[in-house]
Amino acid sequence: MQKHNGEKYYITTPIYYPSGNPHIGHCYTTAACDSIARYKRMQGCDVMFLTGTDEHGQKIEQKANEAGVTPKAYVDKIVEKFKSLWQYMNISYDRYIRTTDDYHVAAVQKIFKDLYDKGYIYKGEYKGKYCTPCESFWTESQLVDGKCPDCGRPVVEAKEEAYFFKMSPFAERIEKLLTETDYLRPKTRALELVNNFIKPGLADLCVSRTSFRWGIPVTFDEKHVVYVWIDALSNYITALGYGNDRYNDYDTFWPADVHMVAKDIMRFHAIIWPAMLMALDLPLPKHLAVHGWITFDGKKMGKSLGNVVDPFMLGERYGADAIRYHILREMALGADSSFSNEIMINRINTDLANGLGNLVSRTVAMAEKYFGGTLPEQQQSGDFDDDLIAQATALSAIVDEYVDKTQLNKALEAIFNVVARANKYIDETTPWILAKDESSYPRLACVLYNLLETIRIVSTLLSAFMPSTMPMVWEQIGADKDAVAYDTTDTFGTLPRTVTVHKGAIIFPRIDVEKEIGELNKLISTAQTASAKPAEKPAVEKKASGAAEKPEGVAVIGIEDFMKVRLCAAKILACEPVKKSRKLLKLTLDDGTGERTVASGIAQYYTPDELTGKTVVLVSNLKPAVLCGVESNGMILAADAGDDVKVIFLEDIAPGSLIR
RNA sequence: CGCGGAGUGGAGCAGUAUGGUAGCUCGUCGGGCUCAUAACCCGAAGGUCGUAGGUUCAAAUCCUGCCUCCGCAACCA
Repeated sequence: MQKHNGEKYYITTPIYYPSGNPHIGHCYTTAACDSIARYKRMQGCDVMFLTGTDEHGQKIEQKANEAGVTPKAYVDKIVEKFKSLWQYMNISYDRYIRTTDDYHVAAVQKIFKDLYDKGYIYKGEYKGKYCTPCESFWTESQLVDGKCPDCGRPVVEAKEEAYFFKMSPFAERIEKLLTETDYLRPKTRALELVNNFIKPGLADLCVSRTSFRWGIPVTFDEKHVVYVWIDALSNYITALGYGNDRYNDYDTFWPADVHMVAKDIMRFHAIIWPAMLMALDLPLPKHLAVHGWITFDGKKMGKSLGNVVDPFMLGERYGADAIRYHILREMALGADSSFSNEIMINRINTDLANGLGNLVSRTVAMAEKYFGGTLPEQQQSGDFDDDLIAQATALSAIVDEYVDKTQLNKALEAIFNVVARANKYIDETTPWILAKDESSYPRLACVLYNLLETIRIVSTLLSAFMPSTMPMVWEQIGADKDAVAYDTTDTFGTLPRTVTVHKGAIIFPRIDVEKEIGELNKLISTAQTASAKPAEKPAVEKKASGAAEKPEGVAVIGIEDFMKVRLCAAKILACEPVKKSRKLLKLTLDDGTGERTVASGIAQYYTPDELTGKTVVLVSNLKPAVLCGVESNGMILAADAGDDVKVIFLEDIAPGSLIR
């Protein structure tokens, strides 16, 4: 057992991107951090637990436009949802940072200027390519055959001035950080990072934009706003007061003990963030804990599923603590973890209802039944006691270690091993037999006392993970506040020998698996058909990837806009896969006027044979693009049918026929 | 040959740096118990550890080839 009197502990979640509502992926990261924060507080640490939202950027600007509100109003609304979810999930954050907070804005401006003055930020320009439709610049290395990697259209040779952050001076130190220290957890991906991003040479990073306005202005060059990296990452220090007067905790809490992130933003936290800190000459955080994504029934969370696994809905059905327990217990540090209704319900039933809940229930019931609720003074120890006591009192040390390693699933596993041990102890000692003979009452009392003590220890340690239900356990076993202090978890004897129990409601009710799954499935199908709601990202804060996302609301267009699109029937003459690509098929089409080549990303859904000879709908006036080395002149229409894609086929229509 | 990860009883996973009885959870089957939320406890069945070779007295574990899946990077016109 560790005791940390007043030792500082700083843990962060990423700041989430509020372009959509929070989902279970956000819950995982946040619940994990919360559990660690609570555990550390219990140990006596002075904890700072930070979470927040990253509110700038083009995507927010766009969505706000589509919704017809200001960006700030747009994010205000979503931030409220995040905050209410955290309240619902009992997240005990100490501070919530919004990158639109004025102190953060000022601090970022200061940091930017500081890096500029130090020579790490310089003004340059993209000689490179600008994709007009995407309004994005791309570096040479990002381009695919010289085209926009996002949309594949030709990019124009555009010059735009921008500020760059020099990364190369830090390459060697970062490589060492990743390969020689335990900064990165788990370390398995260090090699991948080094090979992909450091060995080829760390490219300088574009850290300003002029193509949108919703960001923090660069003070000495008002045309520019600070791009995501410096804006978002620096939240970890500005929230402590670095570069601002709002807070005064930087000296106390920096460097952070743990940044916890999902794997999609690992790269930024593993490379860019350390580089920034090195440039600022600040200490590096101690650990970066990277977890995987929550997948749903084997599929990545997203699209309509984001709604189904709505944390509020799950919490309502099973309780916030059950959800917390399930995701924390199921998720191993590095890997993805599947979230299916069945797994979750089984987990809740087996561990919480059958294991812990039933243990409390049967113990308390026996104390009431045999002793009227209050144990007698006379108690006698016996066989099996030592082993139970040994395991229970050794538990906190084990949990400490796993928490420090951010392996919460292992910590919970260890705790529930003791729960199982206690249940076994009941069978070994057979209290119901002891209760038949008055002479064995002292032994019976001791058995019950040992069980209550074990429950006390287990529930105390668990209270960091399941903060709202454990007090109900304490109530039932007659433990007062002092009895559930962390300091008492490595010894027996804290509860008074003559403790009085109070049987109460069932803490974790058992769930009827079949009935429940049926109901959930019903909800799923309702959600899938009814929901026009947008996709949620499978994990946290995905903004930097530039991945395309469906807009929240679809803009209304006039007929004149629609008529700009020229659709016609076209017959597929030939079809072949594009080597070097998993998704693309190269189609040779007869559009009525001649042949043209179109690349289409449907290789996973159709074989060339299935397509050849069919007539499809062609968008014929689309600007040509080169995809994976194939020049594509147009696109063919297909429907997203859930996970499947169905090309729209025409029958008995001559190639070239116009479609309106 | 872009980089990396993974293939272990029905399901999900550990074990693989230091070769030597293949372990855990859930599920299944049988038994026990009755204090308890049809919960708890015990036992059993079930795996030639992706595949083909190699090294070795001995390989899930080391080496080589191959197959499959996944992630990153890319291409979803």
